[in-house]
Amino acid sequence: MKSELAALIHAALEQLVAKGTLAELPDTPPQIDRPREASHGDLSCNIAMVLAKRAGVAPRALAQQVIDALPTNTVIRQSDIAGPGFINFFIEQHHHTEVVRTILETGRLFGHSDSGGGRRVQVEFVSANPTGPLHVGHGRGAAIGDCLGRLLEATGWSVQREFYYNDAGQQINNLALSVQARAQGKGPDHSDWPADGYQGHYIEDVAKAYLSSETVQAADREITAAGDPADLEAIRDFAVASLRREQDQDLRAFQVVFDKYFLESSLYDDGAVKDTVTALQAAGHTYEDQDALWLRTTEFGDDKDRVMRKSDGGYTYFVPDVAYHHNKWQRGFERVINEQGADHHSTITRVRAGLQGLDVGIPEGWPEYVLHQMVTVMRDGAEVKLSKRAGSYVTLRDLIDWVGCDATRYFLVARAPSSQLTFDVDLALAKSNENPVYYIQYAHARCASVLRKANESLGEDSAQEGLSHLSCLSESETLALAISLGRFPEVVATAAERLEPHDLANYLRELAADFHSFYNAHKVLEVEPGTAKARLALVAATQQVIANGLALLGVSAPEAM
RNA sequence: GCGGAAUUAGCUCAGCUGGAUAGAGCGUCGGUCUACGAAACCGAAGGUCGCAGGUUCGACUCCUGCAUUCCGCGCCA
Repeated sequence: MKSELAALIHAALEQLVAKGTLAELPDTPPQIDRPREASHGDLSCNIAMVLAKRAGVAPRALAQQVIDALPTNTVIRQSDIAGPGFINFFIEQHHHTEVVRTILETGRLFGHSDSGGGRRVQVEFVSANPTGPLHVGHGRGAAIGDCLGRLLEATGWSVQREFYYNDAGQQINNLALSVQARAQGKGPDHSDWPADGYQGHYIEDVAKAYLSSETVQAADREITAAGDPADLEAIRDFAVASLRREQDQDLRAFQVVFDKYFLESSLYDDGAVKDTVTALQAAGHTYEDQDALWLRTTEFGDDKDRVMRKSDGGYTYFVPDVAYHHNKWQRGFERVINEQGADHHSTITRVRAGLQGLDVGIPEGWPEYVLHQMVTVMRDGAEVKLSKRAGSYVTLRDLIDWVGCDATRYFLVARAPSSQLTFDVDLALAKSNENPVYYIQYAHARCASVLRKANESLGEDSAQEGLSHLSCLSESETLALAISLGRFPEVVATAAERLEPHDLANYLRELAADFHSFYNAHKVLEVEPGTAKARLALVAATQQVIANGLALLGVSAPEAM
């Protein structure tokens, strides 16, 4: 509807240019808004105010000229000039309700588009090191990253989901030493307990499983424990596999699936790290100082240069990071989106600087980043900080156990990533109107229930037959619902463009509210058959859009609750 | 100290590239089921958009300064 109006306005502007009223077309397309005030029409445009000064015409006068230049059409019922020069458009009723037909015809694909044109994008998210269970921050990353993947797929991108982790660094050593200590019967109070050792209960579980020679299978590896407490190498391999498996189980319970797991160690094995250093040296972006090799990241906007190779010969972490992203570039991703916690903010400049230094044609803003802020968990009015299993932090598994996958996903994705998030366990648990997840799902189940009833009384095809009676959809609540349904494609497109899934979460709550209002105001079944069928079509369309929207959030759409 | 993010109703948060009288949910108060699912609906009260300047037809939105909170600031990852 918006795009149709945009085309009409564009045509009007072209005519004004031809007449000489305007010197040229504006460089940006006219802005079309949905006014919140009903008396301001269905859509409004501010183009007359934007162009008034350049055209040397008063805004309201220019607005009149735009209106007069609009081509004949069947979309606009009425055009008003209001306030300082807004043009308010009232849309023909049949244009509002026609979307019901489109929805029933396109079904699961309604809301999808092809702006991505099959181009390749990678979304990297979670990327937790296998040193412990996933915490709520990882959960937020998982919810946002996975939802971004779904939104990009829905807008025509070819998406790969990737999980990157360090399987060989100092943290993994600490993990192995911690498990070994537990396998030898030592606890954190023992004099030989490793410094920086991991103290969570899960370490004991891993040690126990290792001693009993269990076999574990994770998404990207499988290993059988050697059982020998002295074999640190074997313990490390087993511990990594064990924690990878635990993370996989949590992710599966969270309905998140990755296409690829990428190991940091592989970048050392295949020489990519070394090659990256050589390339940066050859490009002249490095220098030696105090026995270390430095990268002039200040050439690329950093506030100070960064060490690449330490005086002990080892590389700092950002070197493999650069090598990793170079590898992504070589794999041909037009876009790469990294979803991370905001505490990793400082790496952005460094990684991009390293990539620019390679001078292989990587665009300056590549890769893109979506950073999410911290999550705090509230329960019974107090902040929850501890988990039974991990000890020092609340895990994703805790949340799923407490409130279920659907509520966890919805709550973690319903706020702008840049906002700190307070997760209210009691609210997520409420099976009532307090809880937006149930509110939306309830609307879906209600639709399903009415349609089931209609199948018995009016026949299986009644909703379909309603398409010939769409003119019966005329009450304000009914039209408001239809208009909301029509917004869905642009909500999906905008959320995908701006990489902000919370737009979609909020839209679905509003849509559910519109449906509940409609449902309470008007009978669907026990009315004149034509009207009943038209309303059934509207109900079927609503069910479809809620289902499509929830699918993009990874939340289930129950037929009954 | 430097960099990033944030500051909007009692609470949790939206507010689209600057648009019309700043919105929603919860909470509070008052209504609505012998009626297709009341897990719902309708109505009311509630805000100096952190503070002070600036830019312009117009600022919650952009710019400057200040305050407060969070996160970073290592030859850790």
